Amino acid sequence: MAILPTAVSRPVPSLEAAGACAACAIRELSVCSVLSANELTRLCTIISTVNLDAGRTVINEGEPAGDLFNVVRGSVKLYKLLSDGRRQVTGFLFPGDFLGIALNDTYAYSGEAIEPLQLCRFPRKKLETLLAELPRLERKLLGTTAHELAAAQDQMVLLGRKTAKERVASFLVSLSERAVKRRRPALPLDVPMSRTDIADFLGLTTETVSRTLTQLRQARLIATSQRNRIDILDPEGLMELVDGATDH
Amino acid sequence: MAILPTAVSRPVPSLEAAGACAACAIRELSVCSVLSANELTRLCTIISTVNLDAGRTVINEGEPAGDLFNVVRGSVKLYKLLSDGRRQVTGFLFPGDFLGIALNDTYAYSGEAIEPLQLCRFPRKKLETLLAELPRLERKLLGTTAHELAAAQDQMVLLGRKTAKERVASFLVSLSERAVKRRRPALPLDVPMSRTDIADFLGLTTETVSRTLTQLRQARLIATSQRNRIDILDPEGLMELVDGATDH
DNA sequence: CGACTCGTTGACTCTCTTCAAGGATAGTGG
DNA sequence: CCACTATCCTTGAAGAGAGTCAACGAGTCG
Repeated sequence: MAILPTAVSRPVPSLEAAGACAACAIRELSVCSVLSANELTRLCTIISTVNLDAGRTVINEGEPAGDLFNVVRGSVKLYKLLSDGRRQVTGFLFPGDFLGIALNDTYAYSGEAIEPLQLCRFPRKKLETLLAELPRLERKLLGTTAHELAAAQDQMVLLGRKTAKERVASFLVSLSERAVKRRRPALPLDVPMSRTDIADFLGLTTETVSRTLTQLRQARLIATSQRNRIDILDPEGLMELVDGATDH
Repeated sequence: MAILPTAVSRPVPSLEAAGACAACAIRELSVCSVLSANELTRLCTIISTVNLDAGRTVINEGEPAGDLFNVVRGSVKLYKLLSDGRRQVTGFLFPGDFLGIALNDTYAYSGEAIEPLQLCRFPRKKLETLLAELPRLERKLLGTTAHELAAAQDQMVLLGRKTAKERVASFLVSLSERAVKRRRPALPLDVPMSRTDIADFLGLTTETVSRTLTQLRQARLIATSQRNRIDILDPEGLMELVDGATDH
């Protein structure tokens, strides 16, 4: 955690006391993990659940930032557009990830469901009020934001200085690490996003992504058994392509 | 500001009461701007001033994050390295900017003085303690971090999707905007960093940066009167290159 | 003055893009 | 169950934008 890396002590929550939030499958992965049972109960009063089909927009760059969200199920791509349509995907979100922190009153980027999506919605005004009374949550948000910033800086290194092969390898390793953090099976790796999304995330074209995956397959580093699944056959070999200095 | 865009009310500081911090020339530009006179006095007890020559290292990626800093005078480049020496500059800091927020106990990137540098140093442990008692400061740090994150996302768009000409134009416009925010003369634009630094920031080579500046000069968009100075002759023309609507 | 660094320019190379086509996959409706 | 279609993915050939290698000029410092 950012300025305060020391662990934030959290009272053990008694599940019965916290309503729907107590049963939340991704609570321990989310910002809510720092809350006590009592605090969780309070937070629980302002939230609502949202379900979206794949391809639906969650938030839109430039529009008023009325809500913030926790991803409960599914995945989201975040992106920014240039006026001529060029797109840069700035990140992917998975269950437990937080969405919607805005600098001013408008969203700074767009978000779209990749798979069928379940979200936990926090009305911003209500969350702001509550935040003043939940310093642990505010501190956790600072940590989350600092974490996102660090990830963004790693991505700058990737976009500014890495080759296509290094970018694709970095992407696969990073997906794999996130799957582990979410306690999901790391193999076969779940790759819900399209080649276009991956290309727009890595600053490449779909063709280059496809060709590079073929290269990695021919080098026996990966295998593609089924659609949206990639097997990492040689994690160390892939890691070597990621190149040193970036830590995860 | 991030979750709480509404202005944070701040008692008018009485300059006499706050010691050295009260006379700080960049206080209003920095995170300290949210503090009352009393709070400023408290913060003042833990800080010290550091002076560094150009080229000296402020922080080093991977080393224990013992201190945080405010830039008082001069400028800093932040960067990350790949193991083979490739470098990505992730940002430049100017007076008022804050430096050193770390995810864990080590710095996530390196920082080096571009010009002779004056810093205000906060020992991290002491700042952490104080932070618990200064919620306004903590909230301000969240805002600062969210702002850096937004800048990082803009940079991702630049690195992933913009042409060399658009990158250089974006860089100049961004420098100009920051000069205005710091109440400094926007013309001629002060460009303290080397071509190598600019190239490593924009994901290009020094040669490409140089050639692109020549292009912009030949197009009468800019003029280079003296070293480390660039005149923007046609702000609108430059602006048009930033978002990629009409280029080439 | 000479050595050094930094910035500019030129010629050539190369990685990735662009343009084009074909193949795989999933969903739809008869 | 199988065409029919749309979309996604893959592969090939050609092209372009930026990189590499190299040389030179300008300013700086001992």
